[in-house]
Amino acid sequence: MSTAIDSHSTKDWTGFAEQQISEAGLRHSSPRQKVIDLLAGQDCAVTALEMDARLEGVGRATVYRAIEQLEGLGLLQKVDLGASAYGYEKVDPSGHHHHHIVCDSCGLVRPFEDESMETAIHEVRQSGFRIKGHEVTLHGTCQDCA
Amino acid sequence: MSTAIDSHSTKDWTGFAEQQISEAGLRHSSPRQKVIDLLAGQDCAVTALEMDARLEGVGRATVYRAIEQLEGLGLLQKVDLGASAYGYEKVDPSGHHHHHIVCDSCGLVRPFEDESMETAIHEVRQSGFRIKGHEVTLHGTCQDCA
DNA sequence: TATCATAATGAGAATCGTTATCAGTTAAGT
DNA sequence: ACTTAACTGATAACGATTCTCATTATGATA
Ligand SMILES: [Mn+2]
Ligand SMILES: [Mn+2]
Ligand SMILES: [Zn+2]
Ligand SMILES: [Zn+2]
Repeated sequence: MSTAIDSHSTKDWTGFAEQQISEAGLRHSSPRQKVIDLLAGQDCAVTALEMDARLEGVGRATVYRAIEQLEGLGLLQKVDLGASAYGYEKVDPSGHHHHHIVCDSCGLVRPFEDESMETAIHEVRQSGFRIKGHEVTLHGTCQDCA
Repeated sequence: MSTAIDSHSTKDWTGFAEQQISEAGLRHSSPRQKVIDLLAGQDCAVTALEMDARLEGVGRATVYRAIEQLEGLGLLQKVDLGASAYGYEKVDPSGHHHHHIVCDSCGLVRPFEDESMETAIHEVRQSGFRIKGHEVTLHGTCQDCA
């Protein structure tokens, strides 16, 4: 079942991304498409350098540029995993998302979801601020490191 | 009143930090003490390079080393403010803490607290993980940027 | 107080992730 | 086909962090 959901959501995101790219006046290009395809097939955060390494024939600058553009269009989310580099993961147009729990001892990252936590966060108000999103990271120790 | 609370908590943290440093088998030194004092007088995150700039006669390497040690002793917390460098802020031994809301357009950072959000987060369970802490960042637009 | 082991230091080199340059290429509207 | 501007990869530049190393300072011990 996870397969069906993933491939569905992946297809949606890819199409949505291509559409947004086009509407933003950007052109279609093979290198950037490769970046999009890589991100579409990933369910959690990937590093810019990881993308560069995996994408044969795509310049590093192009990877960073694509990330910048996709992030600017709200299609990509930057996540801090405590490591030396940021990770990037696609933002589902449906608004559905997850957060991360990381093992401070080995660096293992695992995505998680919690409905009542989401509710509590959505109820937070801050005067003088229009809240548009949030980021949560749980820290702890994984089974292997315990 | 904010003054009284701050100076009290600041004093507590400084003393606690010095004690922990000592118990860890580390020696007392003037440069590291300056780092501790700077952090004690700060209620929200400061950058390593900011500390270095403000501390006359303290080498940059020493600042980074002090941060590493204090963080290792659980006296300091690294926070991601979306900028190019991490910020560091003292961790109150009482467990009392705050989180941050940042304006994605101008970078303004404001600390906030929310009790029911804290409760919801503390109720989160993840199998195979012993959760020891959490980090929350709210994103949005501040009044000036709206 | 003199000795000693070693923690701690600052200057600077090295590394890492990211951003800026730039000359050449390519997509797409006319 | 022509034209314009987006797009590209190689590579230089950059800021933040870590590493190296020769020297100094701390604090326990004799
Ligand atoms: Mn959420
Ligand atoms: Mn909290
Ligand atoms: Zn994720
Ligand atoms: Zn803060």
